[in-house]
Amino acid sequence: MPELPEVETTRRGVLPLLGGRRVSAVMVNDGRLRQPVTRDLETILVGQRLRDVERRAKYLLFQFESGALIVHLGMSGSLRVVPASAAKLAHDHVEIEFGAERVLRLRDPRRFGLVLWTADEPSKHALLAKLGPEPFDEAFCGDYLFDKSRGRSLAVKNFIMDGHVVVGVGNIYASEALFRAGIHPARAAGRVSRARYESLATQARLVLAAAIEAGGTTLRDFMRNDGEPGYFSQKLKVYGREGEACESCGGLIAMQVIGQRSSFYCGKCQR
DNA sequence: CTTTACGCCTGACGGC
DNA sequence: TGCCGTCAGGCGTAAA
Repeated sequence: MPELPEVETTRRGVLPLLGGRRVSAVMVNDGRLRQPVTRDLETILVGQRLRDVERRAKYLLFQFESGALIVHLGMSGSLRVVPASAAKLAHDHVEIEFGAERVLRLRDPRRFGLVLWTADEPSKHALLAKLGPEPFDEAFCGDYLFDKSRGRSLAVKNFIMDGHVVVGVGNIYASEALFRAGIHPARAAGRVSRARYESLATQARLVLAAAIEAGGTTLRDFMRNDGEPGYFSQKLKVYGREGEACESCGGLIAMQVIGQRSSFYCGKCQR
């Protein structure tokens, strides 16, 4: 599922293909996403030039001349750029054509994604206005996490997955960052030391950066019509590895459901 | 205020 | 082989 690295990889994949081009056609094949796709999207977009593609949290912001298209990939969404002649895949719900050779197609089998138009500054949109800092923002640091977590009893894993605390740390990378920082995922957020939060912030940034780096090698896949574009197999140390040996101590990796989410960790290395 | 539960949706997978 | 139940998961919202 798209986590922040996949979304950023998507941004980097589509921007050079579509940036500066004008929309020639829009097709909404199925507008029933998490929220209904903005009505009259075709009327709004056709003729407009795409100025930039930005990212805030896991939202992609397609900046046009008179506003922005906010796109979220949800659980199963993916974007690719193909010629109009390319066969449509099942669940290609929205298509934005920038000339016949470059059609942006949103595929989303589970339809948890989002396609919304805003004429205003996207950061003012209700979905984005209250989000915490980006993990690569200097505001995201050990002191920030320490101060923000005082008095909080929820598990540290749920704490760092809260978009009001920091954005873009989903279930996979929360497990990975906590393993690298040696912090048990179920530990109360308010009982993690300042120094360990410093390590957590650093490790979160490192693992996300490595995943984005890995994604860079698959950018060409955005032009393919088969398979999942722009995604990549990231070397994960604990996620999905229940029962396997911890690469650090050789102990067994455990799985525990924390806050309704599967969490993977090494009980020896993480306290 | 914090915390928890749930719904949205469909493909994959295990059990029978 | 095929049917069916369960699970996965980001994120907003309602409820406790």
